[in-house]
Amino acid sequence: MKLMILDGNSILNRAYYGIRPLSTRDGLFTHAVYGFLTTMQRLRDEEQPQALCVAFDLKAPTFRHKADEAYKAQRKPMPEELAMQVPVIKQVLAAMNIPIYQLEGYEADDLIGTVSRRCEAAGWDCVIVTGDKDSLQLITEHTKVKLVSTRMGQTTTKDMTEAAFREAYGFAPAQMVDLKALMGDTSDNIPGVPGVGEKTAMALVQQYGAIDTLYEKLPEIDAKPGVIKKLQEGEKSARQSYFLATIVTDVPMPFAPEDNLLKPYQPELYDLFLRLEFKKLIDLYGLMPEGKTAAPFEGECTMEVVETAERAEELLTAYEKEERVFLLALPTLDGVAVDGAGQMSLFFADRLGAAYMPFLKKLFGPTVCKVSHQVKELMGHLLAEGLPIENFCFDTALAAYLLDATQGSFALPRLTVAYLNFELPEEKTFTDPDAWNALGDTAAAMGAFAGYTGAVSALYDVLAPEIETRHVHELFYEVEMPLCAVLAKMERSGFRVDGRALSDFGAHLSGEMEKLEKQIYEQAGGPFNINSPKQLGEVLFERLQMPHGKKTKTGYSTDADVLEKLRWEYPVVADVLQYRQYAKLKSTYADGLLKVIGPDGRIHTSFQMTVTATGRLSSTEPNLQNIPTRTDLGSEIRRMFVAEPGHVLVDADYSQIELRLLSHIAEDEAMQQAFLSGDDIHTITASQVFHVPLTEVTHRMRSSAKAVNFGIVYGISPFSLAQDIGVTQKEAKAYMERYFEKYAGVKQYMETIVQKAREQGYVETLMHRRRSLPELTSSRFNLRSFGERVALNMPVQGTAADIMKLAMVHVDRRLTAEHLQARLIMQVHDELIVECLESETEQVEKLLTEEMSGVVHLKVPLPAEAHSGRNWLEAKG
DNA sequence: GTGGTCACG
DNA sequence: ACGTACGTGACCACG
Repeated sequence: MKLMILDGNSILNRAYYGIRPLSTRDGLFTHAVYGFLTTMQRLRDEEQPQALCVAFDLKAPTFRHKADEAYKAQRKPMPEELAMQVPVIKQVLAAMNIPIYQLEGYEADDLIGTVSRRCEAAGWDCVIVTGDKDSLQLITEHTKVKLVSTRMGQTTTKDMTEAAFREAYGFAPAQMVDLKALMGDTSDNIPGVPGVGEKTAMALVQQYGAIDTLYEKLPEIDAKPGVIKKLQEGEKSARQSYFLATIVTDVPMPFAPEDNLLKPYQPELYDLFLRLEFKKLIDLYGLMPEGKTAAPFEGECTMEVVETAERAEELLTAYEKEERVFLLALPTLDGVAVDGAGQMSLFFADRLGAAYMPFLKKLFGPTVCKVSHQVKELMGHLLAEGLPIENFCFDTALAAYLLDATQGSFALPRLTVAYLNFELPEEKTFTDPDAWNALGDTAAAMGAFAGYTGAVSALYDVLAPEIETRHVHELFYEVEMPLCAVLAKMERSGFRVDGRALSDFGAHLSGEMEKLEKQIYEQAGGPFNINSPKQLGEVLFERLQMPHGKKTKTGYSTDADVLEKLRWEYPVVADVLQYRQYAKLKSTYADGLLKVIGPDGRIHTSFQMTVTATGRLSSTEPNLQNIPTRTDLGSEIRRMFVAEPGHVLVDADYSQIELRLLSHIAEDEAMQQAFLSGDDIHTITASQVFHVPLTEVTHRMRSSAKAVNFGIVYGISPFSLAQDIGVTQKEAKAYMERYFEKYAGVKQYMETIVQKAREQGYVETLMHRRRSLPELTSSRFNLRSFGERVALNMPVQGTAADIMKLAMVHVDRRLTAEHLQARLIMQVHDELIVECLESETEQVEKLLTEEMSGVVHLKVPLPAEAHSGRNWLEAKG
């Protein structure tokens, strides 16, 4: 029989520092608990013990910080975010029926020592799990220690058996105590013998074993006279240390190994995990809600599969009278579930036959007000079938995103767990096409389909009031919801691409790459994979002995920053940089884009509305928001994005929208004045920072000022600014100080916004889009600093996103109102692209700049500039 | 699946 | 002593 005992504080502590912070929606940090549970699960799988328990230090007023291994002198107090997780893990263990041992006046080590000895006495094997090497003294024939260590986020364990210990230390486990008695341990306040360190102590214990023996033979032992003297003087301390280092193995406590046999979990565990949002663990442990396995609304309403055109008509009429209905459609659009008119109704193409499409046409027309989930995606499917996309009044995914953008996933099952405390079946139960044919479980598919639709309705009840109380009504109903249709149309339109030119460009790149490859191999003294950072690092920094700069977790850094510094001294590096540029252009753009040109000769990106933490859109499959522009060669790619014959592209972008917003939000009058003057902002900044007249600002000065302007928005440090513009850190610091003298409002803002964020726990945009910032309370410097920079940046970047989204809605409306054939086809954060007839060019340019700059009224102008051309490069102006 | 790199605003 | 700018997505190598 085998019992495993965990050092609770030690494992929790390691999980806390080893895993990136996670927190629930209501701000409870959970990563240590999560890490503890996954570690425990792994160890159980590995060891297969019949019994399991956990020991805790009872008061545990202090914790050893990771870094204390090097600086053992002080113990840091337990950070708040860890302290709050201690009661939680105990609650979880209780629900798992895993016994906890803790006793006033004893450390976990002592309890573990006692448990291991009692196990041995009962003829059991014992496995101790801890990160603390102190426990190694407990190793015997029947007790082994699994040492847990976390390196670079990866938790590894090392099995220390009696043999492994001897191998590593060269003496018996019990003599760990003798070792400690000599060398001491500052983290445990064990003095040891002053002047005797690890090396000396190891040698002495290896040779003489116990300190008793050592002191018996002291005068004639084989050691330097100095060491002997220190040992003589330190004998008292050594004896005392021996006592201190000895783990107690006879704590008076009730314990029998068989009390710790594994038992089934309590039903509460499910609720507990729900509250902690441990979805994965729920699946892993196969947990089910107590007494129920399905959504609570089931059974409250009747479900009907609509079979006739008449019945469909009847329901439609009823839907028109409803304030709103809740619906989901299968991705194929072959079926729709509607929660409305007091029941759940399912409509299928193969049941309704010819009546199905007319039904959809009415359902998705203006007379029925619809609530759904991921409305933009549904609209895409509807547009593909030529169906209307009108009167969608609420999207549950979008609403949840608006309330907390940092959630990660806004899939329905995730939201029901977070907001409603219930679990939905797997989505594929009804979205997998096989679910509906003879291969699938049709009844389960219907249940899941209805369940998901019911979830939309239940979520609406929770989310809609929140939208009001959080004051994001306008942002939601006037911006995000109308934007769904705009984006769905843009995705469907796509962007015409000259495939021929793209493929020629790719071929040209291939040729250049081959030449460079040859040259590089010659200079490197042999072929290797230039695309592998690992191999490249070895070649440059080992074989060719170049001085290496930064290091990454896995080896030498070979990024452009590092290589740029070497390029003049080592020609091969210049070739590598060139090769990298070509390789990027070829794989990501030339080849990558060719693969996704549709049969219509156009590329259809997807815009993601619920991804970024700031409110921006993102673009995927392919990403059209990162098409090259900064280099001449790269911007050739833009030449291949073209208008239809007879059409042109009109490209309009905001000028310095973020900096203008900063001046508005920070209420910095000097900066506002700069924008009101209409002169170039970077030149003005340079003139003010460098104390020279506008006319004497050099190119260099302007470009440094520009870097500061940008950096400020990101919460820059002098270090990074120095890196960026190539001056010393001291100079960079001086620039920033002068900048803050001139723009005192900005400085003030940077301080107050962080302060406010700390108090509120979040920051927000002008339209009240919010980002919560649990990072600000972290005890970790890095994480906290990150939070502070985000607090500065998000209101600026996020407000720019709000403004652009509103502008898009207005532009789209006006294009329709003015009966233009023009259509929006692309957005790149501060830039919009419209494709229109040549004859419409002027009207569209005017419309775009008017709508974009007129969408809000700030204390500074918000100009937009438009240009047109046959391709994207030309249209950029 | 993760990390390194690099494309954009 | 620490680590060093915000927000994204795609591709490649490698375990």
